[in-house]
Amino acid sequence: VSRATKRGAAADVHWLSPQEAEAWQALALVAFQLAGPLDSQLQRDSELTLFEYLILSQLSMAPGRTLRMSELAVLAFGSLSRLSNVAKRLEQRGWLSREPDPDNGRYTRAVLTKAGWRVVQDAAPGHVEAVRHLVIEPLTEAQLRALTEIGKRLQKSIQDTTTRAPDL
Amino acid sequence: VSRATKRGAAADVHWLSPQEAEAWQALALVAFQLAGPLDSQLQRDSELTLFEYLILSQLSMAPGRTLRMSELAVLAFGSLSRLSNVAKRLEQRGWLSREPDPDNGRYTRAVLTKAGWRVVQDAAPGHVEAVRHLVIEPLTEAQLRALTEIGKRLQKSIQDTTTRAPDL
DNA sequence: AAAGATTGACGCATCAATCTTA
DNA sequence: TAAGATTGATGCGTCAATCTTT
Repeated sequence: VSRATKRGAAADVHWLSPQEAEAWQALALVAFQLAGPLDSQLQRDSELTLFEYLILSQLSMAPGRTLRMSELAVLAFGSLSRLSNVAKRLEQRGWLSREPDPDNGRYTRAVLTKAGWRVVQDAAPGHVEAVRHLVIEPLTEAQLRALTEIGKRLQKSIQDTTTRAPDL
Repeated sequence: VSRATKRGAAADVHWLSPQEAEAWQALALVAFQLAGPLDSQLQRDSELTLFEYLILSQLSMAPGRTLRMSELAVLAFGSLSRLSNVAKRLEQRGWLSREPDPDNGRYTRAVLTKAGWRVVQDAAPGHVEAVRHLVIEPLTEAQLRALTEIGKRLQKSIQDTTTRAPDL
């Protein structure tokens, strides 16, 4: 992609076709509106943000209920610094603890506490039900399969854009 | 959905099947990670947040470059109060102006200024290119068509959940 | 009474800078 | 020198309360 087109006049731009625009609009709706309802449900029923829930949930499924901070950040779809800030609060609430990895001191291991385990167990049913109602039930099996493949494709492009110094 | 299952024991819960979980994971990745790169691109190249861009962009396409605040909020995928807060800042930057609707005083009309128009024109090429690279190019035409239909289905469930007092 | 809109306080995300270990 | 992690300031989103117009 040349710099000329990047900041160029409108004539140079490869605008979206009607079909492309329609698909993007459909995806944007989902991408920008899906988190809201899930967040609300968790806030209301479990006093958790969606991000906090994802952190606790991932830990609860990990071997030894333990994960490195950097691994956990990826699994919870957040940055390491965001996780670090939230982990401090969760630690204060007594739901996780952090310790330096004994094998390699620059890693930090996040461990779900017993109290944290109970919190996830209690929150999970309502969250799963919300997910089922919001995204599983409205779609056919074929659409779910298509969605899985689409997600995998997009995962690559998003990963590439965020990892390598994003040039666009 | 009975209250019993909502806060019930784990045994009552309709957990996601492996296929459902895979589809949800794929969608979650997109839903939670797509905004970031688009926001970064706009911040870096145009000093705009994604939400600000969507506001200006929708206005630029509207007849008379004018929309009611409540209509604009829906088109930009945000709440009315969020829009109201951001509109104040955009007004201070001289990119939009607000006026009471002469026909019906409880509506407020947001109007894109000449300066605002120039800002969108300048930001649009880079944003479209980012969208194309992130979501259009990685997908086949069939996937784009499937995505459009999936988005429409989910739009309904999301709408229903956020409109009517969300019970889950 | 209800719809449209606004406000401001509070809480969280982001970003750059920093620190530590390897 | 680089990877992993943390920190704190700044800015924005959320939410409840409020105001106006119909």
